[in-house]
Amino acid sequence: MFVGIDVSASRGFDLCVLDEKRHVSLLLKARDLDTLEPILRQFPKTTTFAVDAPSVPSHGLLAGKEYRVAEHELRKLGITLYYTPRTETAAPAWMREGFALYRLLDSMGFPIFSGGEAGSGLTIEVYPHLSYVSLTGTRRGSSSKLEWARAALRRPVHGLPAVADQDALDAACAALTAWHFVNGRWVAYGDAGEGLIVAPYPKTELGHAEAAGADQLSLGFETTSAPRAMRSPHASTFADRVASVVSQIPSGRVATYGDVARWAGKPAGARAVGTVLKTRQFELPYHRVVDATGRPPPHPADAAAKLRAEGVRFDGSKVDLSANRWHGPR
DNA sequence: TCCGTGACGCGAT
DNA sequence: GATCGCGCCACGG
Repeated sequence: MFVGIDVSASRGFDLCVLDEKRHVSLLLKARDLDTLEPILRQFPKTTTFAVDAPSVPSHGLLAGKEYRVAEHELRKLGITLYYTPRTETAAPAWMREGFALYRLLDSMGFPIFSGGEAGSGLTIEVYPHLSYVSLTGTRRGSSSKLEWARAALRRPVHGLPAVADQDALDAACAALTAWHFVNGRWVAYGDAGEGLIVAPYPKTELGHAEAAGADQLSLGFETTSAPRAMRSPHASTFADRVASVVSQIPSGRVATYGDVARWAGKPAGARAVGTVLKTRQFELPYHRVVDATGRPPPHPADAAAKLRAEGVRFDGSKVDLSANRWHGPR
């Protein structure tokens, strides 16, 4: 059996089970890990799990970089993805949930795959966006992500409900990647000691690369051979993730530019957060983003007054960070 | 492209 | 504390 699990920031876990013939035999959502655990315990020892979340914090193997080798390799291939920090405490809430899930699976006898012999009874880390690219051999193009994912799974996965949402599709994609892994049709990116990201081997007969030619991609191990850069025009951008994070800061709480940068996946991008907030005109509670010393932002002009009205405590002209700091997206 | 800019963070002074 | 220098990274000319 092949179990894919999608870990989402705010929507809990999505789980999809595929049988040997890649037919969906179970598709469900679980609010939290406590809800998920009894379900996980029912799977036989030969089950293979695939989790859409980083398996371990970065080991800092890249000089001057925080994130992992796997993430670096994929970015060189034009695949944008999250940045995993060096420590678990610096990670956003959804990543911490993911780490806890890997630990739980390990304690149940499904250790993380870290190179060597592929096979059942393991847990692999996957990244559905990468798997979709591998499966189709194309970048997303102009269709929505939902349509792109649905199209990529149509042939290889049987019995997927038409109403399946993005999280469910990603869980199914993860399970399908586990199937590829066990059946010898896979590649892995990253450093074996620091966490490998597994994807279906590109251009298999399951892939059915529809759009041959211009959009054809080469995704292999040869990351030094400078493969053609591929940029998805509608991928989740840093600016979008910043907007998402800032929109979630509750009234009466504040976050620093650095906090927002971390939770948007770029721990060193604090300054860029300022650039984004200045440049892009989102409907956002800008006044709740303060600098690392607690100084309210220059815009809106009445930021401090707004914060006081929300009950935020001040120490002189600066926010008392220890009393009012928000601790990240659920 | 490349390069200057800035609603940042951090360690040094 | 305040300020400075430097690294960081998205934007825009």
